[in-house]
Amino acid sequence: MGARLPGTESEARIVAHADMDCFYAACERLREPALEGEPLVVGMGYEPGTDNGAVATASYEARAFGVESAQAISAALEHLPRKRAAATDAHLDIERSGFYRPVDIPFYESVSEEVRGILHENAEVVREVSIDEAYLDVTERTTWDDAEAFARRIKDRIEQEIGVVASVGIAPNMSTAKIASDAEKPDGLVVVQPGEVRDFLAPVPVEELHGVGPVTARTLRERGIGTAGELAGADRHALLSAFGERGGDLYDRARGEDDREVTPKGRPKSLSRESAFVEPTADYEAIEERALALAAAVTERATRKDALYRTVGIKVVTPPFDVNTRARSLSGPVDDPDLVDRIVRDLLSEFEGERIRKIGVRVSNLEFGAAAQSSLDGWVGGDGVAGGSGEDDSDPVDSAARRGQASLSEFE
DNA sequence: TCTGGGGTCCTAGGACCC
DNA sequence: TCTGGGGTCCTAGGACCC
Repeated sequence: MGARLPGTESEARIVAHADMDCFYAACERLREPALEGEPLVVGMGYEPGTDNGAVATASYEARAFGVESAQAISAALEHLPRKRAAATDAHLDIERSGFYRPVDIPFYESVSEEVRGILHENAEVVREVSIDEAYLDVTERTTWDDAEAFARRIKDRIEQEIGVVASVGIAPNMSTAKIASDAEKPDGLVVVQPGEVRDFLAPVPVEELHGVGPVTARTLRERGIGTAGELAGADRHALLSAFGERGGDLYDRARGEDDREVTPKGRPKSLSRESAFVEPTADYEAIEERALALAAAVTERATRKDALYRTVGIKVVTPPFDVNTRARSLSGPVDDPDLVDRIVRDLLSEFEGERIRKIGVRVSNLEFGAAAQSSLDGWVGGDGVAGGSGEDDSDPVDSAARRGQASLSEFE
């Protein structure tokens, strides 16, 4: 449902998807040019010299040795020892070694911002999906005849002015543009003209479709559906009953039908922090301490972003990899770190005595612009709990009266 | 894929209301 | 007292994305 008929406005739109190649690694090479051409692994939770953490990005040179995204650093090191180790250990081949660096998000963010500047100069609307990826509506900026040269100019500017490489795909809609940008990575540039969409998508393996993960891919393959072309020829109703609404979307996208508009990203819906223990532990004091540190980080971020939250939750991962979530909603949005502490402690107590491998804290049901609202009538005082949702909060006095009670009764 | 961190969306069941 | 149906909110879990 919702897909526009071919031949109508949807074909008039020109959508670009830009995706930086090995972005974290590219950023590291920017400030450390000696890493150019070398196998390079950027690790998350990695500290130099240790084997903690996981691979965030591996350069293509590193991938050639079997290093993969999300792999444990310890596993990556088996495929690709550190250059330093290889230089001093006669058993290791210096040619089969590489460099490891810890992630530095603030630096990558600064590079990303420069890239975004160029993207915004070239589109009416830009939707940033992540630090290294964005959709652009460029309908007003180019034509199908000029699309390739247009994309080339953007790529060239990013490379020359910033020094990182982007792959770009252009197509009549977002889902096809995304696959196009991926099709010839790295340094890819693929334009899919409106009349070519079905033929372009047909051979694409289902695993490469946005929204198809391991579970869906397996189910599809069990049904004899291995490519977008086969998905496009399947029975829509069968897909709907097997996968729910998602099934319908997948079917439409596989047929090149996607009428989503490119819109800016908007506010976050939740804020969270999580952290894994080096080893699963049942040391409750350590677990609680970690949880409270995460809570502090989350509330600090919420305050910085001017966000109030109405729901506080924890995530507890127990071996082998069981994810448990618990959450509690308040009657109104707050910015109250002490309250978050108490809720986190309370929710966590259920897991006392269990071995835990990972812990997370999350706030959701966010509302923004609190500062502006709060300054209206001395709203900032007390616990900061506003009136209940759906209630009339046009009367600050009444809301203030309610909110003092809200945060107390919430807990006792 | 022996598994890091920050997100989004969907679904199902229960509580509660009218 | 039993029966009906619709709507909304909340929690928990699952799948997926980068």
